Amino acid sequence: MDEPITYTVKGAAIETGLTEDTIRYYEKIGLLPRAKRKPNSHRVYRQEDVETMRMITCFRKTGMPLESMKPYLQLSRGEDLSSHPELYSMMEEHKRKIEHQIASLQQIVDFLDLQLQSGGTHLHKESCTLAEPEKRPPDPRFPI
Amino acid sequence: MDEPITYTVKGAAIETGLTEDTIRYYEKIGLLPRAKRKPNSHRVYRQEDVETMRMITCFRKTGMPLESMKPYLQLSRGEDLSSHPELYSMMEEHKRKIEHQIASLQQIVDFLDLQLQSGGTHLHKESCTLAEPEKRPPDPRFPI
DNA sequence: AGTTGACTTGGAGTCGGCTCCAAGTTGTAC
DNA sequence: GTACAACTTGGAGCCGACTCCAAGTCAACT
Repeated sequence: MDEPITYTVKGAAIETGLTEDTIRYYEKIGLLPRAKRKPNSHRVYRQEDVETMRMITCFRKTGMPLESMKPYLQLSRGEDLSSHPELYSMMEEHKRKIEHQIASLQQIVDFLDLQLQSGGTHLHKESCTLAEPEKRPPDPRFPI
Repeated sequence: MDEPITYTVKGAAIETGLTEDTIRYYEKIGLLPRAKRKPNSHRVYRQEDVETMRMITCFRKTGMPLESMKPYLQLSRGEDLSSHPELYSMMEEHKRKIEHQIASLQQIVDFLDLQLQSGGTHLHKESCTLAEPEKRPPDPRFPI
């Protein structure tokens, strides 16, 4: 039978763009499950683990705190979504947040376009004014 | 003549969703220019300043470090873009980054959609695999 | 036997971005 | 005149997310 590919911590780092330290840190804080060890106690990662790491970097790009990722990552490790209605609505909620975030980013792109096109014929601050509908201080980006 | 509207630090905070402390902090680190003071040394903000704050919150949503915002904010305070070619290309570069970020976010939305639709009929990790073209550790999100 | 290199661990340090605090000033209300 | 509220300042503290380090283990090579 064909041996499934595995990775050392360094290999996983190269594969994912994380650093070795960061991978170990993620394990330390319980974001990644404790990796299997070889007899010499070195970590071994399988393709599946690398995918999880890629998911983390992907989520991280959305500015999501590591702590908030945990439920999603646990879910994708074999859990059944339909049996976790509160996770389901968390995901819906999160999706809405990201869509809102995309809108913000698009505004900035528009803003930059304005600045770039007009070759500098002065300021255009009026765009970039979506702001949040709720204007209460406790910034509600990821309250979970 | 009609007096232009001004804001206290509290007023500006309410208007922008930042906290008073954060506004003062932004001034302290030079992200906002030193605000004009009343004779009693209280800060006074004009509409223009509030717009700048809104721009900051907008940029902040993209995960941009405060330090990296400074050139853009200075620019929008009266500078002429065409006379700063290096700023111009910085903005172009930044625009490209944000567009890339939007693509990443869209992937996550797609990923979440997959999870949500299939009601939990197991994991779909294969999406969310755009990753960055360059796979060197020093995360190049905003090196400026 | 000794050196090298890839790993292990626990813990300390760093950095960005706030957040909180104490002490002081000023302006208005009673 | 004294209490109160709304500010001021400088500086300390906090949290998240790393990042770095020292000391140790283990296998392979010379």
